[in-house]
Amino acid sequence: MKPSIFVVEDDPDISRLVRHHLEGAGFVVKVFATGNTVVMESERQRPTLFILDIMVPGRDGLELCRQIRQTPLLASTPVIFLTAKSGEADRILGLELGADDYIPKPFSPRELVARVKAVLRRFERPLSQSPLKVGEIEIDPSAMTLSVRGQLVGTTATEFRLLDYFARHIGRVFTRDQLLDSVWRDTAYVTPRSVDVYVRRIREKIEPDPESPRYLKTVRGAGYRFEAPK
Amino acid sequence: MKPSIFVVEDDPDISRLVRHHLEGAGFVVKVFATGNTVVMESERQRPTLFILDIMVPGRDGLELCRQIRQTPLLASTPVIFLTAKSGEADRILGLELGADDYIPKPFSPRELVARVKAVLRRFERPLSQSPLKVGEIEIDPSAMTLSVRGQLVGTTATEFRLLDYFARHIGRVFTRDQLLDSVWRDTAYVTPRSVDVYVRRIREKIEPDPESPRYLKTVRGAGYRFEAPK
DNA sequence: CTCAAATGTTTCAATCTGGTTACAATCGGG
DNA sequence: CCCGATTGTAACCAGATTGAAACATTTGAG
Repeated sequence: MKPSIFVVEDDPDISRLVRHHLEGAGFVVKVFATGNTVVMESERQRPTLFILDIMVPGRDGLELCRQIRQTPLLASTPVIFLTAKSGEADRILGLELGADDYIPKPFSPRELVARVKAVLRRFERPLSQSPLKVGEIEIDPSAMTLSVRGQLVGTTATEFRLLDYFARHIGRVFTRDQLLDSVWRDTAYVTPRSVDVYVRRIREKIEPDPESPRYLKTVRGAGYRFEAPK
Repeated sequence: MKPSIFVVEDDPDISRLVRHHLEGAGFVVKVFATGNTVVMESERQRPTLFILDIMVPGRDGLELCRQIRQTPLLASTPVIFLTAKSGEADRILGLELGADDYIPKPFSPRELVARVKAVLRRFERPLSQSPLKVGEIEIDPSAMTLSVRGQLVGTTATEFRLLDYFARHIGRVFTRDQLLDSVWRDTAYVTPRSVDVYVRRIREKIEPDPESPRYLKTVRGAGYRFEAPK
């Protein structure tokens, strides 16, 4: 799932610029020219991050930020300010607002993207880190390694994420769509049947006999389930 | 063990801001509104770093710094000042006080975190850091020398830091962004792909055959991992 | 037993990612 | 101030990965 960014900015030149570069970096961008409907929309759509111009008509950016912070659903969403004069920075900082960064105008596209990414990285729930052992399978996320019966086995990034997800939810059945939601980065145009292909690839790597799987079982009509063999 | 930071700052708006962002960056933060109990507490808890507002009631920040410097247990703990006027900077840094950096208000969260990290990096016992041997590679940080198969090999500063970082975290996968965060000096906006270039330069120096690396492995879709060859 | 639905398997084009090189900008010593 | 070293970027290329499609096989309801 691509991160989505809500941008509140009245100057169309700037918002166009911001949108263009953030989209180029793989984000989904939604621009609001005024602050009026932002909070309402946000509660429904839950953006990953806000970028607010300090001065926007309809509602002051600072006020908007405060409102975001006071809305339970949005309180923990990171906020980045766009500021024109550095003098304004005082106000931001003086006013406790809990913005996570600010970007002074004018800014370079690269700086914009880098800062957004940096803030998101801070907020990203870190991936599972502890190594995991199931049967004869060992998964070490921090090294991104997989051992099967003592042998190191290479995996692609997607294979690894999917296997790790399964192994951390032993015994639970997941539909293909659930797996796409939780494991795939950008689910937009992925067919559920692609999961089948990855299940096959994983089975080839972990199952002694891929034809009769002992770990990654098919649950006909539902999806797949990962089991610890007896 | 997370580094712990003692912040002496009477303005609650600012101290909240500082705490929030430093905690977000993975530090343990303790805030003091006055300088009165700081030294005593510090002798027991041994913070990794101090951040002092120049003007704090109860005890002047400068005075506090001087006291820290004269306390044997704390003398080598880095100190960063928060200053309002940039004019004060010279005095703090240059003269008697032995502060290690200052952050002029207003500051951006990013700058705050970047400076703290930079100072900590400088203080990471650069001298006592032990030489390191991995396979046929020997790294001596105190001399900044690299030997490969008994031969001294020249490196640039950045190459050396990156290699050293890898060699001290054997087996772990690092994304390009993580490497930029931990190894690069100024938190400027460097393209993640620059890491690739340095990896190549390091490989040329340490790998018998840079085409099929035995130490510095690529982890497709994730980043790089340094291994001790078997 | 039959058949439709579900899943397995293989293939392959498009896309993505990393490798590599060349080079411009910057730094630092003399 | 100049020059070589270092740093970081851009551009291009090769190869790996991804995911859809096509076809095969299995399952189980009736």
